[in-house]
Amino acid sequence: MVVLALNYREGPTSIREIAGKENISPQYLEQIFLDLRRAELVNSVRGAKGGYKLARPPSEINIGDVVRTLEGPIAPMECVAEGSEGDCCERTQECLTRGVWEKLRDRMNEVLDDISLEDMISSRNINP
Amino acid sequence: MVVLALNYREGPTSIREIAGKENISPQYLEQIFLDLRRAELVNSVRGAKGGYKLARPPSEINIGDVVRTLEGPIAPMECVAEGSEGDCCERTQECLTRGVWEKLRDRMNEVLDDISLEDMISSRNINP
DNA sequence: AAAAAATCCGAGTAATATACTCTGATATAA
DNA sequence: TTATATCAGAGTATATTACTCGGATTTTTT
Ligand code: SF4
Ligand code: SF4
Repeated sequence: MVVLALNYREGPTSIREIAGKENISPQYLEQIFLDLRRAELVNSVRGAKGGYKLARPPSEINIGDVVRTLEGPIAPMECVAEGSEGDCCERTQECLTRGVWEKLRDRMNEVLDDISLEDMISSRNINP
Repeated sequence: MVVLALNYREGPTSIREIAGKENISPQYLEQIFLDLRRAELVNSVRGAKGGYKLARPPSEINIGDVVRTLEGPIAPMECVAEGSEGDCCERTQECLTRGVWEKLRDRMNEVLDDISLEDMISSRNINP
Protein backbone atom coordinates (compact mmCIF):
# COMPACT_ATOMS: atom_id res chain seq x y z
CA MET A 1 0.00 0.00 0.00
CA VAL A 2 2.92 2.29 0.65
CA VAL A 3 4.22 1.61 -2.86
CA LEU A 4 0.79 2.37 -4.29
CA ALA A 5 0.70 5.57 -2.29
CA LEU A 6 4.05 6.61 -3.73
CA ASN A 7 2.74 5.84 -7.24
CA TYR A 8 -0.61 7.47 -6.63
CA ARG A 9 -0.29 9.97 -9.51
CA GLU A 10 0.86 7.31 -11.99
CA GLY A 11 -1.20 4.63 -13.69
CA PRO A 12 -1.82 1.24 -12.08
CA THR A 13 1.09 -0.65 -10.56
CA SER A 14 1.42 -4.37 -11.23
CA ILE A 15 1.92 -7.06 -8.62
CA ARG A 16 5.15 -8.05 -10.35
CA GLU A 17 6.61 -4.62 -9.82
CA ILE A 18 5.70 -4.40 -6.15
CA ALA A 19 6.74 -7.97 -5.46
CA GLY A 20 10.15 -7.26 -6.93
CA LYS A 21 10.66 -4.11 -4.91
CA GLU A 22 9.54 -5.58 -1.62
CA ASN A 23 10.92 -9.10 -1.91
CA ILE A 24 7.55 -10.79 -1.63
CA SER A 25 6.44 -13.64 -3.87
CA PRO A 26 4.01 -12.42 -6.55
CA GLN A 27 1.69 -15.31 -5.79
CA TYR A 28 1.33 -14.38 -2.17
CA LEU A 29 1.00 -10.70 -2.92
CA GLU A 30 -1.80 -11.55 -5.30
CA GLN A 31 -3.90 -13.00 -2.45
CA ILE A 32 -3.31 -9.91 -0.41
CA PHE A 33 -4.42 -7.56 -3.14
CA LEU A 34 -7.55 -9.57 -3.80
CA ASP A 35 -8.60 -8.91 -0.22
CA LEU A 36 -7.72 -5.25 -0.50
CA ARG A 37 -9.79 -4.92 -3.62
CA ARG A 38 -12.81 -6.68 -2.10
CA ALA A 39 -12.56 -4.20 0.77
CA GLU A 40 -12.52 -1.44 -1.85
CA LEU A 41 -9.23 -0.02 -0.68
CA VAL A 42 -7.75 -0.46 -4.14
CA ASN A 43 -9.06 -0.64 -7.69
CA SER A 44 -7.82 -3.16 -10.19
CA VAL A 45 -7.17 -2.91 -13.90
CA ARG A 46 -7.07 -6.27 -15.64
CA GLY A 47 -5.07 -7.29 -18.65
CA ALA A 48 -1.73 -6.19 -19.99
CA LYS A 49 -0.52 -2.87 -18.58
CA GLY A 50 -2.92 -3.44 -15.73
CA GLY A 51 -2.36 -3.51 -12.01
CA TYR A 52 -3.70 -1.86 -8.90
CA LYS A 53 -4.11 1.65 -7.66
CA LEU A 54 -5.45 3.19 -4.48
CA ALA A 55 -9.20 3.67 -4.46
CA ARG A 56 -8.76 6.97 -2.55
CA PRO A 57 -5.96 9.47 -1.98
CA PRO A 58 -3.27 8.33 0.48
CA SER A 59 -4.47 10.84 3.05
CA GLU A 60 -7.87 9.17 3.15
CA ILE A 61 -6.68 5.63 3.74
CA ASN A 62 -5.60 4.78 7.25
CA ILE A 63 -3.58 1.85 8.50
CA GLY A 64 -6.38 0.57 10.67
CA ASP A 65 -8.49 -0.12 7.62
CA VAL A 66 -5.64 -1.90 5.89
CA VAL A 67 -4.75 -4.05 8.88
CA ARG A 68 -8.34 -4.95 9.69
CA THR A 69 -8.86 -5.96 6.08
CA LEU A 70 -5.83 -8.21 5.93
CA GLU A 71 -5.64 -9.53 9.48
CA GLY A 72 -9.18 -9.31 10.79
CA PRO A 73 -10.30 -7.43 13.89
CA ILE A 74 -7.53 -5.69 15.81
CA ALA A 75 -7.72 -7.13 19.32
CA PRO A 76 -5.35 -8.58 21.89
CA MET A 77 -7.80 -11.37 22.75
CA GLU A 78 -10.46 -13.23 20.83
CA CYS A 79 -13.09 -12.35 23.42
CA VAL A 80 -12.86 -8.61 22.76
CA ALA A 81 -12.68 -8.85 18.97
CA GLU A 82 -15.31 -7.04 16.98
CA GLY A 83 -17.94 -9.58 15.99
CA SER A 84 -17.37 -12.17 18.72
CA GLU A 85 -19.77 -10.75 21.25
CA GLY A 86 -19.99 -13.24 24.08
CA ASP A 87 -19.66 -16.39 22.01
CA CYS A 88 -16.05 -17.00 23.02
CA CYS A 89 -16.35 -17.37 26.78
CA GLU A 90 -19.19 -17.90 29.22
CA ARG A 91 -17.66 -15.89 32.07
CA THR A 92 -17.57 -12.50 30.39
CA GLN A 93 -19.72 -11.10 33.19
CA GLU A 94 -17.61 -11.84 36.22
CA CYS A 95 -14.29 -11.54 34.35
CA LEU A 96 -12.01 -8.87 35.81
CA THR A 97 -9.52 -9.15 32.98
CA ARG A 98 -11.74 -8.37 30.07
CA GLY A 99 -11.75 -4.65 30.79
CA VAL A 100 -8.00 -4.58 30.29
CA TRP A 101 -8.25 -6.15 26.85
CA GLU A 102 -11.04 -3.81 25.88
CA LYS A 103 -9.00 -0.77 26.79
CA LEU A 104 -5.97 -2.12 24.97
CA ARG A 105 -8.04 -2.97 21.92
CA ASP A 106 -9.46 0.55 21.77
CA ARG A 107 -6.03 2.20 22.05
CA MET A 108 -4.61 -0.07 19.37
CA ASN A 109 -7.37 0.84 16.97
CA GLU A 110 -6.98 4.52 17.79
CA VAL A 111 -3.28 4.47 16.99
CA LEU A 112 -3.70 2.73 13.66
CA ASP A 113 -6.77 4.71 12.65
CA ASP A 114 -4.81 7.87 13.26
CA ILE A 115 -2.04 7.12 10.75
CA SER A 116 -2.73 7.51 7.02
CA LEU A 117 -0.69 6.31 4.08
CA GLU A 118 0.08 9.96 3.47
CA ASP A 119 1.60 10.18 6.93
CA MET A 120 3.72 7.15 6.23
CA ILE A 121 5.21 8.31 2.95
CA SER A 122 5.86 11.78 4.27
CA SER A 123 7.16 10.37 7.58
CA ARG A 124 5.02 12.81 9.49
CA ASN A 125 3.01 11.95 12.58
CA ILE A 126 4.85 8.73 13.20
CA ASN A 127 8.17 9.30 14.86
CA PRO A 128 8.75 12.78 16.24
CA MET B 1 -2.81 -13.13 39.41
CA VAL B 2 -6.14 -11.51 40.04
CA VAL B 3 -7.04 -14.32 42.40
CA LEU B 4 -3.74 -13.89 44.22
CA ALA B 5 -4.41 -10.19 44.46
CA LEU B 6 -7.79 -10.85 46.03
CA ASN B 7 -6.13 -13.24 48.50
CA TYR B 8 -3.21 -10.93 49.19
CA ARG B 9 -3.83 -10.68 52.93
CA GLU B 10 -4.27 -14.45 53.35
CA GLY B 11 -1.59 -17.13 53.29
CA PRO B 12 -0.44 -18.77 50.07
CA THR B 13 -3.02 -19.98 47.55
CA SER B 14 -2.59 -23.36 45.92
CA ILE B 15 -2.72 -24.09 42.22
CA ARG B 16 -5.57 -26.49 42.86
CA GLU B 17 -7.70 -23.76 44.35
CA ILE B 18 -7.08 -21.29 41.53
CA ALA B 19 -7.47 -23.91 38.84
CA GLY B 20 -10.83 -24.87 40.25
CA LYS B 21 -12.10 -21.29 40.40
CA GLU B 22 -10.94 -20.32 36.93
CA ASN B 23 -11.58 -23.56 35.05
CA ILE B 24 -7.98 -24.11 34.04
CA SER B 25 -6.21 -27.44 34.28
CA PRO B 26 -3.89 -27.55 37.31
CA GLN B 27 -1.09 -28.93 35.16
CA TYR B 28 -1.18 -26.03 32.77
CA LEU B 29 -1.52 -23.48 35.51
CA GLU B 30 1.56 -24.98 37.11
CA GLN B 31 3.70 -24.07 34.09
CA ILE B 32 2.39 -20.55 34.17
CA PHE B 33 3.21 -20.06 37.83
CA LEU B 34 6.71 -21.41 37.37
CA ASP B 35 7.37 -18.60 34.92
CA LEU B 36 5.80 -16.04 37.22
CA ARG B 37 7.99 -17.19 40.08
CA ARG B 38 11.17 -17.10 37.98
CA ALA B 39 10.25 -13.53 37.09
CA GLU B 40 9.85 -12.87 40.81
CA LEU B 41 6.29 -11.71 40.49
CA VAL B 42 5.14 -14.36 42.96
CA ASN B 43 6.72 -16.31 45.81
CA SER B 44 6.15 -20.00 46.31
CA VAL B 45 5.73 -22.07 49.44
CA ARG B 46 6.37 -25.76 48.92
CA GLY B 47 4.84 -28.69 50.71
CA ALA B 48 1.42 -29.26 52.21
CA LYS B 49 -0.51 -26.04 52.91
CA GLY B 50 1.81 -24.36 50.42
CA GLY B 51 1.01 -22.39 47.30
CA TYR B 52 1.77 -19.02 45.78
CA LYS B 53 1.41 -15.43 46.86
CA LEU B 54 2.20 -12.13 45.22
CA ALA B 55 5.77 -10.97 45.70
CA ARG B 56 4.59 -7.36 46.05
CA PRO B 57 1.32 -5.60 46.87
CA PRO B 58 -1.25 -5.59 44.05
CA SER B 59 -0.74 -1.88 43.51
CA GLU B 60 2.92 -2.48 42.64
CA ILE B 61 2.40 -5.18 40.04
CA ASN B 62 1.27 -4.01 36.64
CA ILE B 63 -0.21 -5.99 33.80
CA GLY B 64 2.63 -5.19 31.46
CA ASP B 65 5.04 -7.12 33.66
CA VAL B 66 2.71 -10.08 33.85
CA VAL B 67 2.05 -10.21 30.12
CA ARG B 68 5.68 -9.76 29.16
CA THR B 69 6.62 -12.55 31.54
CA LEU B 70 4.10 -15.01 30.16
CA GLU B 71 3.93 -14.01 26.51
CA GLY B 72 7.26 -12.39 25.79
CA PRO B 73 7.82 -8.88 24.44
CA ILE B 74 4.65 -6.93 23.72
CA ALA B 75 4.89 -5.98 20.05
CA PRO B 76 2.69 -6.11 16.96
CA MET B 77 5.57 -7.34 14.80
CA GLU B 78 8.68 -9.40 15.45
CA CYS B 79 10.90 -6.68 14.02
CA VAL B 80 9.99 -4.16 16.72
CA ALA B 81 10.10 -6.61 19.63
CA GLU B 82 12.45 -5.80 22.47
CA GLY B 83 15.58 -7.87 21.98
CA SER B 84 15.35 -8.48 18.23
CA GLU B 85 17.28 -5.42 17.14
CA GLY B 86 17.80 -5.67 13.42
CA ASP B 87 18.23 -9.42 13.24
CA CYS B 88 14.74 -10.03 11.89
CA CYS B 89 14.86 -8.09 8.65
CA GLU B 90 17.60 -6.55 6.55
CA ARG B 91 15.56 -3.60 5.30
CA THR B 92 14.89 -1.89 8.60
CA GLN B 93 16.55 1.26 7.29
CA GLU B 94 14.43 2.02 4.26
CA CYS B 95 11.24 0.52 5.74
CA LEU B 96 8.40 3.04 5.94
CA THR B 97 6.18 0.70 7.92
CA ARG B 98 8.41 0.04 10.87
CA GLY B 99 7.64 3.40 12.43
CA VAL B 100 3.98 2.45 12.64
CA TRP B 101 4.74 -0.74 14.53
CA GLU B 102 7.09 1.09 16.88
CA LYS B 103 4.43 3.61 17.75
CA LEU B 104 1.84 0.90 18.25
CA ARG B 105 4.23 -1.14 20.38
CA ASP B 106 4.94 1.83 22.64
CA ARG B 107 1.28 2.64 23.14
CA MET B 108 0.46 -1.00 23.92
CA ASN B 109 3.14 -1.14 26.58
CA GLU B 110 1.99 2.16 28.02
CA VAL B 111 -1.57 0.96 28.41
CA LEU B 112 -0.62 -2.27 30.14
CA ASP B 113 2.07 -0.70 32.30
CA ASP B 114 -0.51 1.77 33.52
CA ILE B 115 -2.91 -0.83 34.95
CA SER B 116 -2.06 -2.55 38.23
CA LEU B 117 -3.62 -5.61 39.80
CA GLU B 118 -5.04 -3.24 42.39
CA ASP B 119 -6.80 -1.34 39.59
CA MET B 120 -8.26 -4.56 38.27
CA ILE B 121 -9.71 -5.85 41.52
CA SER B 122 -11.12 -2.47 42.42
CA SER B 123 -12.35 -1.94 38.85
CA ARG B 124 -10.92 1.53 38.86
CA ASN B 125 -8.98 3.08 35.98
CA ILE B 126 -10.18 0.54 33.48
CA ASN B 127 -13.64 1.30 32.25
CA PRO B 128 -14.97 4.76 33.10
C1' DA C 1 8.23 -42.80 60.43
C1' DA C 2 5.06 -42.77 56.98
C1' DA C 3 1.72 -40.63 54.21
C1' DA C 4 -0.29 -36.77 52.09
C1' DA C 5 -0.14 -32.35 49.86
C1' DA C 6 1.95 -29.38 47.51
C1' DT C 7 5.64 -27.14 44.26
C1' DC C 8 9.46 -28.10 40.87
C1' DC C 9 11.16 -29.46 36.18
C1' DG C 10 12.03 -31.10 31.62
C1' DA C 11 9.85 -33.32 27.78
C1' DG C 12 6.48 -34.47 24.81
C1' DT C 13 1.95 -34.03 22.07
C1' DA C 14 -1.72 -32.27 19.28
C1' DA C 15 -4.51 -28.84 17.36
C1' DT C 16 -4.44 -24.55 15.03
C1' DA C 17 -3.15 -20.63 12.53
C1' DT C 18 -0.71 -18.63 9.08
C1' DA C 19 2.39 -17.87 5.51
C1' DC C 20 2.81 -19.42 1.16
C1' DT C 21 2.05 -22.20 -3.32
C1' DC C 22 -0.42 -24.38 -7.29
C1' DT C 23 -3.46 -24.58 -11.15
C1' DG C 24 -6.38 -22.73 -14.12
C1' DA C 25 -9.70 -19.16 -15.78
C1' DT C 26 -10.64 -14.49 -17.58
C1' DA C 27 -9.71 -9.91 -19.38
C1' DT C 28 -7.11 -6.48 -22.02
C1' DA C 29 -3.28 -4.33 -24.75
C1' DA C 30 0.05 -4.76 -28.27
C1' DT D 1 -2.92 -13.96 -31.86
C1' DT D 2 0.08 -13.56 -28.19
C1' DA D 3 1.73 -11.70 -24.01
C1' DT D 4 0.56 -9.69 -19.78
C1' DA D 5 -2.15 -9.08 -16.15
C1' DT D 6 -5.81 -9.92 -12.56
C1' DC D 7 -9.26 -13.36 -10.55
C1' DA D 8 -10.25 -17.46 -7.77
C1' DG D 9 -10.31 -21.44 -4.97
C1' DA D 10 -7.88 -25.07 -3.08
C1' DG D 11 -3.98 -27.08 -1.13
C1' DT D 12 0.52 -27.51 1.70
C1' DA D 13 3.86 -27.05 5.19
C1' DT D 14 5.85 -24.88 9.05
C1' DA D 15 5.65 -22.90 13.49
C1' DT D 16 3.34 -21.60 17.47
C1' DT D 17 0.94 -22.53 21.37
C1' DA D 18 -2.06 -24.53 24.49
C1' DC D 19 -1.83 -28.39 27.07
C1' DT D 20 -0.26 -33.01 29.15
C1' DC D 21 2.85 -36.50 31.45
C1' DG D 22 6.08 -38.63 34.66
C1' DG D 23 8.70 -38.23 38.21
C1' DA D 24 11.59 -35.59 41.80
C1' DT D 25 11.66 -32.57 45.93
C1' DT D 26 9.88 -30.15 50.03
C1' DT D 27 6.89 -29.60 53.93
C1' DT D 28 2.93 -30.62 56.88
C1' DT D 29 -0.04 -33.91 59.03
C1' DT D 30 -1.06 -38.31 61.09
S1 SF4 E 1 -12.06 -15.23 30.94
FE1 SF4 E 1 -12.28 -13.01 30.53
S2 SF4 E 1 -10.47 -12.46 29.31
FE2 SF4 E 1 -10.59 -14.73 29.27
S3 SF4 E 1 -11.78 -15.17 27.39
FE3 SF4 E 1 -13.29 -15.04 29.06
S4 SF4 E 1 -14.01 -12.88 29.08
FE4 SF4 E 1 -12.10 -12.96 27.85
S1 SF4 F 1 9.97 -4.79 6.19
FE1 SF4 F 1 9.80 -3.22 7.83
S2 SF4 F 1 7.97 -3.86 9.01
FE2 SF4 F 1 8.53 -5.65 7.73
S3 SF4 F 1 9.88 -6.87 9.08
FE3 SF4 F 1 11.26 -5.50 7.92
S4 SF4 F 1 11.53 -3.64 9.22
FE4 SF4 F 1 9.75 -4.80 10.02
